Amino acid sequence: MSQRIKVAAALKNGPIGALVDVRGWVRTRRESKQGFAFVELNDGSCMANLQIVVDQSVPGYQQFIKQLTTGSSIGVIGELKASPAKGQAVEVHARELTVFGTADAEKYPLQKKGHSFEFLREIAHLRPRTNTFGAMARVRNALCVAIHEFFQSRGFVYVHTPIVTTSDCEGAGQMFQVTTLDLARLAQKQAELDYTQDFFGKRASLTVSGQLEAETFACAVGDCYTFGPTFRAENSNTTRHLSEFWMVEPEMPFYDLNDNMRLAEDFIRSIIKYVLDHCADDMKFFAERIDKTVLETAENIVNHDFARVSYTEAIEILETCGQKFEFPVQWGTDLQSEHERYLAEQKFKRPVILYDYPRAIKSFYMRCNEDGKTVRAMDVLVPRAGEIIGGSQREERLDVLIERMQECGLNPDDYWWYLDLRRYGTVPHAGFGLGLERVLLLLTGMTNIRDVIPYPRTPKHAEF
RNA sequence: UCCCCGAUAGCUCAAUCGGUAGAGCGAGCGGCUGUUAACCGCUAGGUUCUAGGUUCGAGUCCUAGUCGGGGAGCCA
Repeated sequence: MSQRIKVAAALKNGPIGALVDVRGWVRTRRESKQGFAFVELNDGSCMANLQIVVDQSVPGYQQFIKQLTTGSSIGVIGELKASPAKGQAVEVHARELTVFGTADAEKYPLQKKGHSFEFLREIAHLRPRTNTFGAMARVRNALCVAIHEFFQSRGFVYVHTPIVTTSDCEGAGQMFQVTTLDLARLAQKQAELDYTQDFFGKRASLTVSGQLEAETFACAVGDCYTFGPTFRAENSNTTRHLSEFWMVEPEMPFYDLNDNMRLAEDFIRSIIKYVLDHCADDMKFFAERIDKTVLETAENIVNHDFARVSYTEAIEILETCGQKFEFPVQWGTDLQSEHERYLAEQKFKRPVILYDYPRAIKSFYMRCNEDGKTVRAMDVLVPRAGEIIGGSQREERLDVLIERMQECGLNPDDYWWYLDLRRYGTVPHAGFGLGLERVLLLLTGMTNIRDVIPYPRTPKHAEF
């Protein structure tokens, strides 16, 4: 009787001498005219391939051996043995081999060679079969597990905030509209859109943040977090932006900004450590093939405190550092990419938390400081990926919040339910948003955010 | 959306001053080998992104467009 096992299991502590059943896709075949062949089998369970030794005595050898091209799928039943040659500890000596599906070597796009990421993006349905994207899938998975473990172990409640929203006013950028109206027909008629006839009876969009809804749960069940897809219809064409990305948003009652910063720091450190501990082979691959510094960077984050400076202090540092910037440094304006990069990559060489930003450049819901000029906002900046966290202590005072809404040109009536949190049992609270893909940039050393998500959505791109 | 760069074989790229289109890898075939990004030989493979223009002659120069990459802004 054969035992079906994954390649990862076979390589790790496979039962030497046992008859195993392994299935997957052929990476390469090295054929000998002497009547045997070596086949590298990969099933995605780990980075490494399992070497299959196929002798011509295996039934059907002459028929199947030429079909074992890169990309073909096979099942092998054979004995797991210690390998006599260098390069692998174990190998499988085939007794039976089944070809599930062939892959025409002249047409199959993935070759036995390196491909550019630009090319692989055009065949995103096949790129998970490559080393880089297989590793990415496993690291991304581990990171998501780490996120849940972190919060669950601290008693946070996982809350599903809505994807579709009718609060047209979340304020965090352009939104994708959701409609069942027949736009093509309405365009011909050139009629005014009547949203009362639309599916939800009013204008609806995809969420740009689950924060406001998360706050309602934080003010009920306590510490909680949302983790899901987020949509921004900005016309951003950069290596750091996606139209559809995944965001983690914890929200905690009775937290002030310092508690928030401490949690953010523990959180990042913890999830990175988890990936280092659980994806050693994949991380080693990124270190060897993508960016030599990734392990160093990750360990540096795990082992050192983040720098913390107020916005005002950061401005002083930038003004006096002697570095020449393309854009001027000035109190009251947002920091430019080059400024943030200087702070994280040159000045501190580790993650930096900036806090207490000018109120004029931040959102209405951030708590106003007593100085009247700043709000209790924070951004976590890291080398390479830039801003991976944005958060704040929330304004819990009803009158101040209403005033701020008006200052920001928003109509408080639209936020009646959000304001109710301040009307009934208001509490100080805080939270932040973490961009999952930006953590992956930081972790893996990949430089384009389109290569850390399975199917990237960016302006003009929603293939597959 | 703005700025810069690019598009040549399946992939990655080369082609001098404007003068008959090349390599490596991949693929096929053969050789060799307990091989392992194997190695050696041979073969096939091209509307040089599209449409105009300049020229005796355009991969190369000009104009427009399409697509791609990088940077900026917006942010996570």
